[in-house]
Amino acid sequence: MIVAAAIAVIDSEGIAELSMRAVGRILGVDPKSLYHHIDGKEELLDAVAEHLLEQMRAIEPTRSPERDLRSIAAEFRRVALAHPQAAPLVLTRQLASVAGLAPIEAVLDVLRRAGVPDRESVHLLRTLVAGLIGTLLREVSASPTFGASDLAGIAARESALNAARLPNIARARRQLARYDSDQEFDYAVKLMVDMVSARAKDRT
Amino acid sequence: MIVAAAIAVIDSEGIAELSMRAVGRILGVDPKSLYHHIDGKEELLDAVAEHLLEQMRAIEPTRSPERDLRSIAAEFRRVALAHPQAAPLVLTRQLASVAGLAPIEAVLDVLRRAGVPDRESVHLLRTLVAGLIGTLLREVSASPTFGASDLAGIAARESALNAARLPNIARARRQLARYDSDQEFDYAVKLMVDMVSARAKDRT
DNA sequence: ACCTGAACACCGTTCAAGT
DNA sequence: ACCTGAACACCGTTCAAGT
Repeated sequence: MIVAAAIAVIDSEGIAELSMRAVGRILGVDPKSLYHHIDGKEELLDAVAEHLLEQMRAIEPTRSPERDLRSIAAEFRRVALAHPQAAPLVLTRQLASVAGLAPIEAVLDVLRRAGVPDRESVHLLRTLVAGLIGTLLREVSASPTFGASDLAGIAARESALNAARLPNIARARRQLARYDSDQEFDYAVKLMVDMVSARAKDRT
Repeated sequence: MIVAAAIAVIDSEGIAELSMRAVGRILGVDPKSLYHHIDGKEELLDAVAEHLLEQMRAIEPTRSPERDLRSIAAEFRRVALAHPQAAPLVLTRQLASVAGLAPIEAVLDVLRRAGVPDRESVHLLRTLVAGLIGTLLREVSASPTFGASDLAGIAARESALNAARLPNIARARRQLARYDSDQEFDYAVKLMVDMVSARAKDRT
């Protein structure tokens, strides 16, 4: 209830506008009453992140570890972007709960089936997760440094990049000025999954 | 001056305690006076991130693109962790300035020397940067999910992981419970750099 | 050009008193 | 068990009036 109200505030006003008072307003309740049900704002933010992560569905394992890892990545992205304004919460809050562990369990399962030893698999897992989080954080903050996706933005960005007078940036300005989220995500995931599976094969 | 005061506040009190009033207090000035020199709190946060990023030193290129990329990664980490409490700013703020572009220029330069075509190099750059940012964000938030580094923390974490009753997590609990920042960073960077350079060689 | 008192519209949170 | 008035110690920011 409180978590749902918090998500409603985030969806409509943005995460910066989330306050105990705003949540109380939505529920038609005195904000102080919330403290009878939740410990404070920090707890509320964790609860929101956890609730969103719980939406992750298990993937059905196939014969292909690469395909499975890509499916997990896609599902993680789906959940993280389901409420774009809340995504930084899902991506940066450190959760000790089972919800936070589910995707980790899923990746470890794929790696074990692929024959990666535990010690190696935790390192690979961490590298993969870091890459996913970095990629998704960039995606939700619509980073100017990493390129716009609308035409006017692309043009503006391109000339700004030229103005910096850095030769390699000038050379690559067309590519730097645009950012296609789906395409970039697929590229990064493919690269990282291939890297992980090359490692897995090394150890077999 | 204002930026230096803001960094002093962040270093001693943490980023959550940074306020216009706290900066004014350090400078012995009315917080409202700050608005004559800076546009507001958001601008101040950008200015702090930018000032910290400016500390990046150029690396001297060698014959080895792999070594150069690792040097750039190490330098980025040094700068990001120079003020650990300010790291999230450096890692998540989107900067349009030249300071933000310097590391990008450096990576592109290495990739160009290695013979990677522009279109490919921007994708590789983005994947690499995302992996670095994800890795460093985890490092500074001392993520419980990703393991502690002190002995008591490791033991506590290990039994918590066991309690989750997820078989693969239980199997890998020893590796999951500990997190050695230096080692994890080196592992992730080596993996990502090798992945990038394998791509580079494909295209030559 | 710079500073600031008064002021506005907010925050998170505690606690004693109420039902 | 739950709610809330009064209260505290904060925020960012504007603007008119001062030097």
